[in-house]
Amino acid sequence: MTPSPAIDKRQHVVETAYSLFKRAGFHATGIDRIIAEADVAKMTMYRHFPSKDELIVEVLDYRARRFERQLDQLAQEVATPERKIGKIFDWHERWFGSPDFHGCLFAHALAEFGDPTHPVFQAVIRQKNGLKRRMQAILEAVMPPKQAEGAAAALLMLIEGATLMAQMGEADAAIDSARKAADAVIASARIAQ
Amino acid sequence: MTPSPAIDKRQHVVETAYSLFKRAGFHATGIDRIIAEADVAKMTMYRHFPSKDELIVEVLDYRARRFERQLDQLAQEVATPERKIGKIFDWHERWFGSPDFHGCLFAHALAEFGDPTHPVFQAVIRQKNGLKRRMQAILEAVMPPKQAEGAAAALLMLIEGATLMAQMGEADAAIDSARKAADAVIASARIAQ
DNA sequence: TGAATATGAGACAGACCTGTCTCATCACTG
DNA sequence: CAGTGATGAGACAGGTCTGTCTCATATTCA
Repeated sequence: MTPSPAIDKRQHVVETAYSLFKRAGFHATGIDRIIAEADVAKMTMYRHFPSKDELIVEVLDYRARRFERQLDQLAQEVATPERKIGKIFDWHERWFGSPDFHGCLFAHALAEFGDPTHPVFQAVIRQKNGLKRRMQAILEAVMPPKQAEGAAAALLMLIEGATLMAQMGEADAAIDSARKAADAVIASARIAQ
Repeated sequence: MTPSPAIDKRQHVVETAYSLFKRAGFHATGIDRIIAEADVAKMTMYRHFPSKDELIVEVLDYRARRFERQLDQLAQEVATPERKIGKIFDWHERWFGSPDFHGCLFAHALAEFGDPTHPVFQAVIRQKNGLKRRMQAILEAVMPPKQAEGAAAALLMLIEGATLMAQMGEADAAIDSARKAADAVIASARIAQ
């Protein structure tokens, strides 16, 4: 039915848009720039995505799927909840140190699309909930659901805050303090049951 | 020398721009929109601010000064470090619950101006450093500087993360978990000395 | 070969953007 | 009153934005 080149072009547009959105933001990145960088005709893009907003949602969902796949992979590699959470922090530490780290694309999307009813806003909610839910599931192995939920929320906040600090040029101090704080939070939640 | 009406107009533009930037973002808010809302001529604005970017910096610095004034006020009202930090969380709890809460303007600015050499980026750095420095100074009353710095970084991350969660509609859970995590972090840093 | 589909290239519309310029008007001060 | 500086109103330039449209050109499959 659908020829394979179509899928390739579509994905290529998504990935090109991702790297541009990441560097320059959403509003500041024009369609013309995206199609020029992707070396694709404007109509090719608009045939795959009805509007720029829907392209943005697709980019976010694509990155969220990729992130969750990596997260689930990491969780399988070690046994204890502490080490599973540690793996998540390891992942962020590598991310912060990568050459083209520009902060969290989802947080940036939230900054530019503040309307809660906007599809982009909701795509961000999905991603953050996905991360929180995964951490909560990990923690429920060693604490009651209520404590696990609170602790997962705290870990999520630490991660988001660390990502912000990392973007401000304090990557090393951020991940270090976040790790220590995460240990304290988990230990505290374990005792509180 | 300088007639008083000039200062009033200027400040009025800053405050109008603030409320628009907060709701719609920086790139999405045009000059025409700002001057229409402020009921001011375009030249009046451009006589006070050479460019939109400099207006943005002025808005951020204005809000940062206001925030730090409130912070210093709160710190004087109670005695112990724990209660001073608690006051900061109280402040954020009220903020999250205010009718036109739209997340952190500084974090949003970082999302839209990702270039570290950009004046807007640097204005954000100033504000976040100001908050962190204040919390660090508070904590140094009960722990060594090294521990205080790490704990202040963790508290800053919790606050930034909580602000993000609050914008996603989880204000109550966010402030609650952040408070518990902050207690755990401070207690842990106190023991570690 | 023929037909269907995907793509390329670019003109085009209509709106919006930042920033400049001119000229009239207002308010205050000496 | 005369003069000075701040402001209002809006035209204007030059650029960019999203999204639509047309027509020519592959590519693929029957």
